[in-house]
Amino acid sequence: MDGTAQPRVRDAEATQARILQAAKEEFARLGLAGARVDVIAERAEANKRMIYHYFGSKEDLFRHVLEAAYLDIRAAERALELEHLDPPRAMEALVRFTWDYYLENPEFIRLVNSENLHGARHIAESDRLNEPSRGLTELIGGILARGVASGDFRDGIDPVQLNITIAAIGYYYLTNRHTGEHLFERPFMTPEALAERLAFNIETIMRMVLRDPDRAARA
Amino acid sequence: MDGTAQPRVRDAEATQARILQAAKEEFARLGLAGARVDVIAERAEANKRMIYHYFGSKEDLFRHVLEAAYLDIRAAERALELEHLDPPRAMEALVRFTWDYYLENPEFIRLVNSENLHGARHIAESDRLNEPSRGLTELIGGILARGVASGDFRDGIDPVQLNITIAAIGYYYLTNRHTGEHLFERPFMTPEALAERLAFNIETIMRMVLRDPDRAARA
DNA sequence: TTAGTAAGTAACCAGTTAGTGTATTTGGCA
DNA sequence: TGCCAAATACACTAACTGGTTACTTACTAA
Repeated sequence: MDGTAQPRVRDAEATQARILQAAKEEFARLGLAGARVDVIAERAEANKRMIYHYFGSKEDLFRHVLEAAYLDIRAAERALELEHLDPPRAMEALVRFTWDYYLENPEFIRLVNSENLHGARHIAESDRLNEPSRGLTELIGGILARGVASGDFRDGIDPVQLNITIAAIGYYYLTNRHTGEHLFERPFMTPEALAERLAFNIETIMRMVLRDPDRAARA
Repeated sequence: MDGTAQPRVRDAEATQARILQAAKEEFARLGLAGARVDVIAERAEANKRMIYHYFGSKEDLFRHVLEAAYLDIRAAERALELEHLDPPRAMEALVRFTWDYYLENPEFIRLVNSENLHGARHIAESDRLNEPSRGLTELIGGILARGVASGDFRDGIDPVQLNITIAAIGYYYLTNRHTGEHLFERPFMTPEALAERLAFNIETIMRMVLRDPDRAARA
């Protein structure tokens, strides 16, 4: 392409990885219907034919991107080691992790939005995502149980509902920040705004689970 | 509209309304890029030409649909009369209203998702949505202030953050229910599941705002 | 060296899509 | 009644879009 004779390298894996990366960006940016296969090929510096060679169709490529995204967040969840923390600190760390993951992987929430727009039919068809991600729910359930045993937490909290809420209060803020900034006339993504939101989210969750929030707040 | 020989009526307003309704459904169903102008025209029982006559372009139609959706929820918010309720009951009623509105207007959250995918550029360009919707924030701020005065609520809670959280815990559950049902292997939309979620959401918010949640819970 | 195979490419195609030009119909009104 | 503008029907197009065909190029095993 350019003057300095870059010998075309034949590297199937690298090409697939470039295609996946470009596809992730494009699908996250414009959604499944809005993304263009030609643009993905161009940005991957690959020929469009390669996309069909490796991934079959646009929808299959989308499914592949989703699978990678879910496998990635699951790996990050597994890498969490909260067992050595006392229950309140573990819970706070979990809220912080969820928030940080969304912040550092902005494509993730946009892909999940797209998938839900389409009724989650791609992950439903996925073989690689067959076993459900009980990981995070079990993690939360474990922290809750430890917290009840230690006397820190209230009893009877549904780990799944709590899981959903922890995701919701971070996710919603970030996906809907554009309309939010317009409606509320305030910045959402400045460091101060982000810190404020994280603090609010931690407080929301801790007040939900702690037996005596006002005493524990000073610990 | 009824079966008996409908003579074609010359009713610009009705035609526009049918187009808007069909457009709302299609945009909500498939997003801005996924929706098809021909399908909208067909479902509106109007000629495609009329869409361009009345609304100019697909994007302008989308903007119009969004404007209508926002004006609608604002009207519903204004219709709320929570001043006569004591602060805890007013707050609970607000959480319930938000939840019910999302449930009864499923297009709303899908349209808002689409708009955020596009960086909120349509409502930013809108003249009809120029004045910000300070309504709900002021409403929440008012309830909070009354609650602080009555001794029911803690002081220092940011009405905007609380507003966002109230929306988030309902909105996220409903938009992400498809992936959620897959991931958590449980129904999200049965009457029982919905009632359980609403109860959880009310408890989350009440524990956040109440000075003494465990005492108040029995009131 | 060479035959076989996998990687990569360019041009193309058939169907779709947003958007238009224009003739025709309709209802209100003088 | 007859005029006219609003409303409507419909054929059309230019650009696009997912997917394919036919081909070249690089690597490797024998």
